Amino acid sequence: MCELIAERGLDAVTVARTASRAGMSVGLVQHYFRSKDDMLLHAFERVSAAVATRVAGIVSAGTRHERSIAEVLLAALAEHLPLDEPRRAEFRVIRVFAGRALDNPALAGVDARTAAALHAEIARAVGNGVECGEVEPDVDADTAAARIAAVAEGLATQVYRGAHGAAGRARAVLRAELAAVFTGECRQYVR
Amino acid sequence: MCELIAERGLDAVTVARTASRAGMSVGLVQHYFRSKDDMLLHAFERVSAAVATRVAGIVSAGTRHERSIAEVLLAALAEHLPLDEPRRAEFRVIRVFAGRALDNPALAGVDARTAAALHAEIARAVGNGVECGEVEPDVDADTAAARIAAVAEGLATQVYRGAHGAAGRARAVLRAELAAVFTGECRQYVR
DNA sequence: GTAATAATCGTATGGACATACGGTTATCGG
DNA sequence: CCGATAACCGTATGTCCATACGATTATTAC
Repeated sequence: MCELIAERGLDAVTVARTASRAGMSVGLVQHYFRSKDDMLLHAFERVSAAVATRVAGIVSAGTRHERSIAEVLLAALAEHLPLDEPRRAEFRVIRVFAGRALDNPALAGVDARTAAALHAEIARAVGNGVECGEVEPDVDADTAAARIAAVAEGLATQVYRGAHGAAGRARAVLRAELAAVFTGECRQYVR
Repeated sequence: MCELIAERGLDAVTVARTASRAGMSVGLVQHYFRSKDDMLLHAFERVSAAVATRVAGIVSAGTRHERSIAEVLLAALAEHLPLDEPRRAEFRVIRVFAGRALDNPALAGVDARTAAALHAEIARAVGNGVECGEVEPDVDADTAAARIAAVAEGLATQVYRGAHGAAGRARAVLRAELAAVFTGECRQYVR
């Protein structure tokens, strides 16, 4: 069904089409989901969780290889950028839902929780950076995290829109933004 | 009709409801718009133009009062933040359309043009900053503009979502971001 | 003043869709 | 083996909506 959303948008998502695309009957879809809204909500949760899982994987891999926090964070945030087709499709799905979330409390909840989780993860990274010397001690983790999250989100939009040169410079902008916070060398690993 | 979108979302927008809300008949709406899509497109153009106009006003007022470029830019970007109810409503409308733009080329065009115009305006401001000494000469205007636009957009999302503390710190984050680019004092006005 | 054009209305039609429902087949615990 | 529960199907129903259409009233142009 995410396929369907990515290809033709939420309006094209009818229970019947979704069923047919999944090779099942309308009745079976109804067996699993109380209502269409329910189905949509599950889809949003699924796709949000999918990217969160991938990001978590990147973080743990980076940590294992003893990369600096800034490097790991860069990789994690770049994962959100719609730089190739699968990620563009995923981005489209998430944004379509985000648009719908504006007048659907259930979807808005998922959106808010996902964003809060990302914010928390970034803030934690900044906090750890302070511990290990990559970040100046007077930096406020929440403020820095808000700023970094904002840039990442805004860049993703620009890249998706195909703004002139956006895809080419997105990674550099992200790196510059992180460099403004992670100004020191890592002395010890506190993760 | 933007009222209607802001209150109940795009799904609630039917030609009949829109007509009734505007105190006219279905037939009259049809007289002015070839189709519902046409009506929606006009609405998106109207609301996009409205915020662009307000921003232009802020810029020209700031210029008249001989404020620094960074100050004017801060005011212009803060205008996009959904910090009060009218702006929240407007934000909702624009984002709802942006969501729809993902599978509607006509809406996507409006979105892209609006974003490009904002980017160009910021880039011009940075360029002027170089001329007048507020910005280091080696700063690339397009990259700086992308970064600033990304932060502004991301912050707006955070504020709207009601992320913890987002509304309170948004302006400060914006100011910090601008301070990273506009590092010098203005020596002459080249606008 | 009259012809043409714009503004305005109300209704009808046909299509699409979510959901309800009654039924059938498979799975499995006891 | 058998009762229950889950998996699964197809159709029917009622609603909602965009658009078409024909009619009526204002406005303007000549």
